[in-house]
Amino acid sequence: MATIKDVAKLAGVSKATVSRVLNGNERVSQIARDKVKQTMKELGYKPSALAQALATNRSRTIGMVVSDLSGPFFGPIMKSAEKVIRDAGFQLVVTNGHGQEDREREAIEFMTNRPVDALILTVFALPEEEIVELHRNGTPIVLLNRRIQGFEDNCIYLDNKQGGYLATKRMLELGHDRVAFLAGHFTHPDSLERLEGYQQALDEFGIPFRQDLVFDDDYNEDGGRRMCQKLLNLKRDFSAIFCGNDLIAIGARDVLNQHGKLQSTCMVGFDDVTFAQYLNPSLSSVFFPVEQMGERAGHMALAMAGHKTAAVTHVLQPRLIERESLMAAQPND
Amino acid sequence: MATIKDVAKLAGVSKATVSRVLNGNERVSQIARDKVKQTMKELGYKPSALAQALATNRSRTIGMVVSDLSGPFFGPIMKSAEKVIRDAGFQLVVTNGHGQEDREREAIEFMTNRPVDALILTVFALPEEEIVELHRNGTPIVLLNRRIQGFEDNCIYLDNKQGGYLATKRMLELGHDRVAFLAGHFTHPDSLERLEGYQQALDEFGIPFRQDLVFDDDYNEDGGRRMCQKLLNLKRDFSAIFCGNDLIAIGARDVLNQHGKLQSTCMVGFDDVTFAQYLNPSLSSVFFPVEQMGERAGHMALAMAGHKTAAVTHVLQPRLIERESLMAAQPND
DNA sequence: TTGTAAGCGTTATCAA
DNA sequence: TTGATAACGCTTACAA
Repeated sequence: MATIKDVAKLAGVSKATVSRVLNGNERVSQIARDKVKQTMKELGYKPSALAQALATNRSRTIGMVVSDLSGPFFGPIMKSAEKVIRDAGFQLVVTNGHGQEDREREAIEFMTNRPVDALILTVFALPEEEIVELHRNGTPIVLLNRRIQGFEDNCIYLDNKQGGYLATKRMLELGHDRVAFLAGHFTHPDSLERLEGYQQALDEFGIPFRQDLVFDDDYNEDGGRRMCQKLLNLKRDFSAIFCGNDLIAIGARDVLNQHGKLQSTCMVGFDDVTFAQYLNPSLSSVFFPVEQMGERAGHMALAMAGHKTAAVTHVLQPRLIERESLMAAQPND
Repeated sequence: MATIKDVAKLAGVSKATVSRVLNGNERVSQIARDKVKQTMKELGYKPSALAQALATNRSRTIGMVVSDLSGPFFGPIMKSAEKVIRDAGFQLVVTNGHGQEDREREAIEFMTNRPVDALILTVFALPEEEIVELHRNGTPIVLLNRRIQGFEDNCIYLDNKQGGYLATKRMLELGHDRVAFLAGHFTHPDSLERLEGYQQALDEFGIPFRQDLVFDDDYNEDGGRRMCQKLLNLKRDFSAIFCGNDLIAIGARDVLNQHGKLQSTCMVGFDDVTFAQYLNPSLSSVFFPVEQMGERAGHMALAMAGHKTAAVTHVLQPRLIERESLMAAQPND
């Protein structure tokens, strides 16, 4: 690999001059500039990002910690974030936090040792103080899907309450007055906010909230299966189900199907992951603007890393995607 | 951030000594070692991976280029690769090649400037020579889903022919003698290999190959829709369909469903992406061991980066996952 | 406009 | 067993 030294020598100038033409414009004579550019080409010279980082104390790298490197939710977020980050000439480095406190901490440490110019975090387990402190210690942070008091400027999250509201309201409009809610664990703030939306819709329609129609469990298929099973076992009367996310919906459908109730139950999921539309009947869902979130996160991180970018919104708005699962069933089946 | 200098000064030793205890064991007195470790803790000292990389010319970083940062196929590959890489104390850096030649080239350049100690590539568009040359020029390469003559030691790929064979054979066994094949583009070697397997199965059952039952198009839902539509328009007689991947299968199902033929058509997809099991009827598919591929790739890359690891296999074996889509239909419907 | 030289935080060579 | 000191490839005062 050719170094700056080689270029300088061959071009007959000093390293400083080469460095100058490298870093866009400074005061370099046209002759020198041309000569240097020319020799750079000849040698196939590429500056070492490493050496630059060490010298400038900026790595042009943005770190990202997600709870699951695979899966339909984080993929699109990563993808869109990577796009804006790479377009800015920065590099995105992603690592998996697995949603566990110690893994998350380790992942972050791993990144800060590199180091990164900014960090995009989706961590649920890590205590708030650590996050805020990290930021104060000089690693700029963008926090996704989590809101910390007094740290709102660094957070990007969905209006979960609105999501819960939209879903529930639509089902009520369709005449379903007994809407169950199979939520993710209520230890998770998102779940509670979605519950608030659910309640708000009920209030508006003058329908009393019934604790016995609400369950919480894991945010995945098994959680959905368990909750739906409970719902059926308890012989609760219901004609519609609002699910905390699409995976829960899938598990619940499984159980409903076994009981021959899949077609007759109105259902809305949450997130609108790609495969929701491919299910049969297709699953209605609260659309989570994941691409938008990734994009915003990228811009925000770049801004913090000193790269100028547009202003960002911190609260994203969901919207309801209506599909077969919403329309097929009749309230009084 | 505390540097090695700070530690040295406070501990009353030289930088060299600190560096020695840092890099595991060398000849350092117990007293010095303890003292240094102690002060490291006090100062919360973390070595700069950057400076280490510059000095050693090894970054402890593995790069990875995928064709799609989101999507059900690459997610699990990345996830499992990241696990083994991180467990070895290395960092995985992923970027998106978008399956386009120029983007792929750019992505690779981006990584080699960092630099990385090895590169895991899933690139379909980039010419073979460039890949091989890159390797020769000192960036060790692991190539996924692609086999280059004389470069096999660096490649990890699925036995696609076997996959095609298994799927087709099973359908033939079930009595379907008119099996259509909706493939990905035949410019893609994988598609051709799967076709070979398809033909082999036909041969074994003494069933003549019929060109008019074979189509190729994009490896996605739209491709599947188009091909299935053609198949129906041409009034070909068929009772089973083998699809080049699960996305094609989904598109085809869509069309079949519109024609009331979904339940009566035997179908097998390829890849066995997560949602295949959630479709209704659930989709049979040729299982692609993605986790295994990611793992192997990680190990291989680490080995090339000088980190000792176990030997790896280069050819992965598929297996058939039988679900409802295979059993529901009768050959003579 | 250009060059010299110090510095970024490490490792590594060579003496001591 | 230790410590100077020169690298690694680049940036950036400061001087010329």
